[in-house]
Amino acid sequence: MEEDFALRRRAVLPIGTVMSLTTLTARQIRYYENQGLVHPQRNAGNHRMYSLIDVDNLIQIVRDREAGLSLADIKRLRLARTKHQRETDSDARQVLQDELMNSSPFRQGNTIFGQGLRP
DNA sequence: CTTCTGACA
DNA sequence: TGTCAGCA
Repeated sequence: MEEDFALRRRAVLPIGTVMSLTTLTARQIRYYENQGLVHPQRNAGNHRMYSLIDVDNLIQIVRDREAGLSLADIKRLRLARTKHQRETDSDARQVLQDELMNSSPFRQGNTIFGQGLRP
């Protein structure tokens, strides 16, 4: 149910499809890649292949731009978001670590995280 | 036919 | 950003 992440990672969409899915032009999509905002893979023919996650990121960029943010601002958000995720992951590992160290076999469970695309 | 890179009236 | 060239 959540392992679709593996599927969402698969780069199977050519730029043409991404164009219609994001309303962006090929020019803009390639430009954003140069700016490090998306990382499409390349197929045997050197053609860019995008994943659903790439499309989500691009759509988010479109929204941020419509919100008046510059690409520089969006880059900063991308970095801040990544840093926050790392901190969150670290905390998660720490918590798991602690619970494993002094494990009390029968205790209240922990909560799972749901979906979430932060601003 | 679609996409790629590089360049610029 | 658009657009055109010349390839793949």
